[in-house]
Amino acid sequence: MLEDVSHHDHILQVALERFAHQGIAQTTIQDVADHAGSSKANVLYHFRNKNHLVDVALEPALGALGRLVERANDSELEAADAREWFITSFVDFLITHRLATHVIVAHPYLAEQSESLGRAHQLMTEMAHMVSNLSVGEEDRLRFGIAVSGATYALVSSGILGVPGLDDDALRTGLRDVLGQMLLSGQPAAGR
Amino acid sequence: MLEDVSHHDHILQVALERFAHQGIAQTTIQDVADHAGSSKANVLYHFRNKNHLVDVALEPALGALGRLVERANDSELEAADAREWFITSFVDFLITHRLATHVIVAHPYLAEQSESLGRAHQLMTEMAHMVSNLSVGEEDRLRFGIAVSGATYALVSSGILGVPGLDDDALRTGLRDVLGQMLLSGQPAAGR
DNA sequence: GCAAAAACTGACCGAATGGTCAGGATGGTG
DNA sequence: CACCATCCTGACCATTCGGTCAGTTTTTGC
Repeated sequence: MLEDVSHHDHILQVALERFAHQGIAQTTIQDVADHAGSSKANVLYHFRNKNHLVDVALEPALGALGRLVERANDSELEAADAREWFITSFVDFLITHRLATHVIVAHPYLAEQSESLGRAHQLMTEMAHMVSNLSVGEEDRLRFGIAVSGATYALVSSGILGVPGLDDDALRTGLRDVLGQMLLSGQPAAGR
Repeated sequence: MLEDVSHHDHILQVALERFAHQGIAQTTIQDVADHAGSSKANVLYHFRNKNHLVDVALEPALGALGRLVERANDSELEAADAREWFITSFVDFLITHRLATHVIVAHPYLAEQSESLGRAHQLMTEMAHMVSNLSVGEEDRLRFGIAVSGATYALVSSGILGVPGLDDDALRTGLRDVLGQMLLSGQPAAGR
């Protein structure tokens, strides 16, 4: 495998994979170093400490999520096409930043210890709150919660609930369809 | 507060709460002991080791889940009322064993280290596989994955996605309604 | 009331792990 | 070549945490 990426970035990539695969707490710096073909001390040369490694690894996803939330705040989501835009964007985000999303979702209680995890959860909450405000009923909110967290979770941990690993394209269209049915139309009958 | 429960059971309850609240890895035996008003050595007197503590704490939930899956296997779920029974039972399970479900769902990668977590994930997978076999289409499977994992997840981590904490009854009916809409009505029953 | 069993404790140990440090390679630049 | 900055490493340290143990207190059965 040829590497035209810097060791720095390679370590980051490996770290993200390890975090997603076995959790942050279970991933030691030594483990990251081994999988990156480096030494523990070198990982700590590139990144101040383990927390910093987590932060930098999640950075791109955090940026994208932040922009998504910001834009969703701007464009009022009451219009149907705006909601459709949101769903498409959100699914795109999920698929593009699959690993990072996994890490974020799988570590709710590390939010206080990690700068980026805290920010990520804050953004997720904000997003949920924003969109769920569209529907006033408890049941609507519940449906939104189920749809979004379910999509996130089903995508991310294809293991736990046996959702088969689809390729990205099938997943993208599938998620968009299902989410659309769940969220856009009041009744499942409407639309498609 | 009066205690007519044994210290043994009290430690178990506290442990389950701590595991659900801050994760297994972040919960030290000392932490459990403190919250239970006991000593670390005493916790280890009642339970061989930390893994054993996890196992015993999850035992009731595991039993219930096992019975649920077993019965679902027996009664063929093609009939509409059987599916409705399943949804009701599943929602009941989720609410009754809220904390345990949280622990199970939040620790996908500890499944290999813990007897009970492994078994739990196996059961969840089996259940998902079983029910999702009813619908052959990829999209149907995806919908099931989203609905079930979403319900589980939204229920369990009411924090992360801002689903407001409803009382048990509202939650029960709400979940049953939403899951019903997602799973039962949308698709033609048998055949396909 | 007493002896045995059960419950409980503080002190201690070993392994794992995050993090530091002094110094060694490596590569570019004058 | 000499100098210097960047990159990298093994050895080491401090802490945390799971788990053990010898011994003390409490409960139980007679």
